[in-house]
Amino acid sequence: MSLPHALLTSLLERPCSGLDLARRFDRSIGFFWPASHQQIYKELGKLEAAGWVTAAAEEGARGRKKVYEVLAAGQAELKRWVGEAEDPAPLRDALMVRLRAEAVLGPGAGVVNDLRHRLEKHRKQLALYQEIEQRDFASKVLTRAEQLQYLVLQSGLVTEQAQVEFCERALGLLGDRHL
Amino acid sequence: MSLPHALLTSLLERPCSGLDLARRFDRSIGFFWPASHQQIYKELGKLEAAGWVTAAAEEGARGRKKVYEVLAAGQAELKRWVGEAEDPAPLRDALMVRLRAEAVLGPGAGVVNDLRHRLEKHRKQLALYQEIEQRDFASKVLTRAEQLQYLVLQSGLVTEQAQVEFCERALGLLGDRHL
DNA sequence: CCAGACATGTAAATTGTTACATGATTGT
DNA sequence: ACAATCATGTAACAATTTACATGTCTGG
Repeated sequence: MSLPHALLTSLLERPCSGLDLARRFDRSIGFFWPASHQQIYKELGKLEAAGWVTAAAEEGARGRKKVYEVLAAGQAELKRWVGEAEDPAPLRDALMVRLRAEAVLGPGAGVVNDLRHRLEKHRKQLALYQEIEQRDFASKVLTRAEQLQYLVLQSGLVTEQAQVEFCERALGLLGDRHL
Repeated sequence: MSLPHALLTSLLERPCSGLDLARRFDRSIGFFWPASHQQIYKELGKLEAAGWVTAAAEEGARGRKKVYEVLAAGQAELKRWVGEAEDPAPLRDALMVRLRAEAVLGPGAGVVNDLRHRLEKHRKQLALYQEIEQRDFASKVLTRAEQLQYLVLQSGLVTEQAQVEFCERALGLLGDRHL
C-alpha cells in the first residue's frame, strides 16, 4: 500500500491542502498511483494521527481549508519505505481475459469492441505523456531530480506505446479493418 | 470485475473442480488475472447460484470433490461480456512512487534495493514466458484459438521485457554497478 | 440571491488478501 | 499410525470505488 508514501512525496515537493493534492495527483503521481479526494482526505487524517504531517488551518482562505506539511518523522518514514524491496504488483488485465474467452468461444465473440476502445484510450494517454515530455523535459539540462521524474514519465511512454502496438496487432490478427 | 468470466473461460476450456481451477490459474489465465483458491470457491458458488454453471459431485474421487461445468446461460453471459468495452485498469506501481520519492529525498534514499529486486523478478517471469513460448507455440502451425492464446502470451513477453529494460536503465542512471 | 466552484468529509459496497479450520485419501 | 496432499471452505481485514452529505466563498 503506497498511498501514504505517495502523499508524503507529493507534500514534500510542495505543502498544500487535500483538494490541491487530489488535483496534483490527477496530472502527476496519480498516473502511477491514482487516488480520489475521498481516499486522500482519509489518508491525510491517518498521516496526521501518525505524526508524519501537520495540518495548519489557512486563515483568509475559503471554508475550513487546511494546509498539510511533512514533519521530520514523516520524511524519515518515507526514506525507510523507499529502501524497501517489494514484489511487482500482479497484473490484472480484463482484455487478456476477453482474448482468451474469444479464443474458446470462436470467431465473432466481439473482443474487437474492447480492442478498438482501448486503442483509442491508449493513444490519447500516449499523446498526453508526449505533451508533458515536450513541455517539461525537452531541450534543457536536467537536474538529478528531474532526470528521475523523466525516467518515470518514460516508463509511462513505453508502456502506452506498447499497449497501442498490442491493440493494433491484435486487431490485425482478428481481421479488423478499422485501424 | 473479470473473475467470474475468467472462470467461465477456463471451465469452457475444460470442466474441473475448484482446486484444479486454482492450479490451472497459476500457470495460465492467472498470469493476467490472479486468483486464490478462496476467491475461486466463493465465486464458483455465485456462478452456480446464477445458473451459469452446474456442480456435479464426482463419485469415487477424494473427499467431497465437485466438478463444475458451464451451462448454456453461462456461455451466453460470457459472450455478452466479451463484447463489452471497458477502460483499461489504472496503473498502480509502487516503484514509480519510490522513484519520485528518491527524486525529492535526494541521492542514496535507497530505491536501488527495489530496482534490483524487481529486475530479478521480471527476468524470471520473462524466462518463464519464453519457456512456455518454446513449449507451446514454437515450430508448429497454430489454430485460430492458439494464435489468440499466443497473442496473450506475447503481451506478457513484451511487458516483462520492457520492465527488465526499465530497471536496467534506472539502475544505470543511478550509478549502480551490480548489473 | 443564487449558481457554480471550493473544500472537507461520511457511509456503503466491492474486491481482494491473509489467516485459519476441517475433513478425506494416499503413500510409507 | 502418521505425514503429505487433496479438497473445500469461513472469517477478519485492507484497499478502492461509488454515492451521498455539508458547508463556504465568489461572480453575476
